[in-house]
Amino acid sequence: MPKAVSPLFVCGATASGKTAYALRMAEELGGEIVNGDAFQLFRGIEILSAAPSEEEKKGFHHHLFGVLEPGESCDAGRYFEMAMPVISEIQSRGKTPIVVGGSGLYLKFLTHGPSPLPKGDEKMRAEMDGQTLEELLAELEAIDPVEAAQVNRGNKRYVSRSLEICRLTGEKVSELRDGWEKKTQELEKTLRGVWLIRERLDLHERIALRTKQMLSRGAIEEVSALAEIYGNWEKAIGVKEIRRFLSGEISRKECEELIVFATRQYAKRQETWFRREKWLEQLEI
RNA sequence: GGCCCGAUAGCUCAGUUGGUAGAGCAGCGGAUUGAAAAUCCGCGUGUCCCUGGUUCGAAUCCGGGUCGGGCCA
Repeated sequence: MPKAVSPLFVCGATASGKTAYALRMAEELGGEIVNGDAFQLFRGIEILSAAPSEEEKKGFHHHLFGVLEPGESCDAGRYFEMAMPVISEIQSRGKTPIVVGGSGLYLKFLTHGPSPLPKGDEKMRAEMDGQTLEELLAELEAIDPVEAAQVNRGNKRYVSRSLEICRLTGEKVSELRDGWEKKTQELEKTLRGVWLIRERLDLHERIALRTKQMLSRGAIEEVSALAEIYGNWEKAIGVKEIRRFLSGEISRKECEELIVFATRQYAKRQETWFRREKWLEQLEI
């Protein structure tokens, strides 16, 4: 049995050129591409999510692109469940899995594994959405004061998540988390990946160009085609803005501008994330 | 040509009776293991158009310019 080739992770901000770089590496290493992007998983928003085109996919196997219905929900855990078998299957054929994407949390599940914490509970989340941040904090405070002190108290999502775990397990999150996450030092030595870094101004130009192309090449049509479908996909950058354009609230120019702003801000958050992943080899591009 | 209005942060603008200025957006930095292209936290970046004057002190009041917009010719 051939020794499994460890996957190569190709990370970077949106519009930094990951797709092109990954294709080159696929050529060089004899690899196959695995999607590492939370939104390119969905079918129907290929243009909006800047998924590789049919042309680009030609020549190399591409996995996990457009595999979810737009109405489906997904999370990092489900992505992990989907991606691991794909990766080992590629390895079993002696090829190199090249995981390409910008979704930090999703990639982190692949590189570091999921925590033993329970997954999200839709019903409970709906219930907590109806509660105020103060109520949630008070409850968390009562159950797990340690967690209440260290959680990001202004972020209702995070407070809810902490409380959700307490409610689901009947235990304290802070204790459940303790012990996990410490073993990363050794683990990270075995990881292989690059972070494509592009100068900010250059990146901004690429974002502006890509946004313009997206809008003229069908992103608007994608959004209007999915008008009746609710779900995870709606949080993609551009959906909100395109809907405002379609309703006549803003002009096309404003729509484009707002998408550019949102995309730049996203790119900045991605850079903040990858900066912390010290195991990534930084590659100025 | 005459009259009127405006000029303050990258943009749109606020600024009380004179005490060297602040909002939104943009931008920058950060957090982030099960919603993550999500969500949240922090940071004001300034020839207050120029110039002379009044005043202890001018973004603010007065004179003269410059530029932009409007009205009348």
